[in-house]
Amino acid sequence: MPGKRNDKLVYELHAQVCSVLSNAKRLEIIDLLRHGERTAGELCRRMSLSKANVSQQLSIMRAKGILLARREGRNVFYRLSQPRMLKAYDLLREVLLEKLEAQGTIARGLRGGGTAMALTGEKQ
Amino acid sequence: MPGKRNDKLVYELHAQVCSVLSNAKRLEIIDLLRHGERTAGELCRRMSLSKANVSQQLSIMRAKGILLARREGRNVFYRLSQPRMLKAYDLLREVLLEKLEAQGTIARGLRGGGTAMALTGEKQ
DNA sequence: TCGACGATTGCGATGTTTCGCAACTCAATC
DNA sequence: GATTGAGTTGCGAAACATCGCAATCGTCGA
Repeated sequence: MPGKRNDKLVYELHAQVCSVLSNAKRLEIIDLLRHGERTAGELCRRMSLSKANVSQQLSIMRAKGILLARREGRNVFYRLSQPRMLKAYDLLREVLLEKLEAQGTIARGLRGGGTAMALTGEKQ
Repeated sequence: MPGKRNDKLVYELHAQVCSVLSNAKRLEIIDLLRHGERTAGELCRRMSLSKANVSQQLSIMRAKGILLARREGRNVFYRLSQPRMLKAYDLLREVLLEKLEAQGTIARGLRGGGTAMALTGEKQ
């Protein structure tokens, strides 16, 4: 039964989840948590980002229910609240890579040539 | 080989795709194109949105390579450029609905109660 | 209790997104 | 060629996101 009023709510919530995923740093965090917990500091070091910045990303993700946190001494361990979401993550990435492959973007991107952005079909 | 420089580029492109998906109207458009082409006007009518607004969303999606357009007379038909992406779309939605189910959000949302936003784990 | 370390928070500057409105293009019909 | 119907574009205001900096919290060890 399409067109239910309730649908709009679900689209809205779905969009909110996607908006968490619409940032490269947060995607990298998800990737780093793929196989289990990590502390905030560990994420900072692996991503070469400031504590503050990583902490901000983490708090956004926790607020949207994508991550769970657990304190142990001075460290805070983060983990994915729904590891099943990785399947969607990987699938989307696969589709993306397929398109890039078809367009030869990766090759160009690697050579430090154009911005490679345009090749995804983007305009600026 | 993790941590390659190239990874950052892929995270960035992945994030750009997700940013297209991070809007309820655009998600609804994708859903409406699930089974094939539709004209811009048809999308307007089904979504009860202005032409201008729908056209803006469509142009964003086309620019990012998610949609393809085809003119026929006065009408412009849109379709998904990679229907396979629906799998990722559906999977993410499934995971979302699972969480909502576990939290009883849908029931509350339907009754027009709280904003239901908080129930996704969101803060404001 | 103090210092140090891991992590979080508040704030402000800067950039990006959203959306209505009005103006416009493009193709068909009269 | 004027009109109409389908779509698109440009612009500006409001809302939102990003990120560095400095201040702060929480826990541990000396």
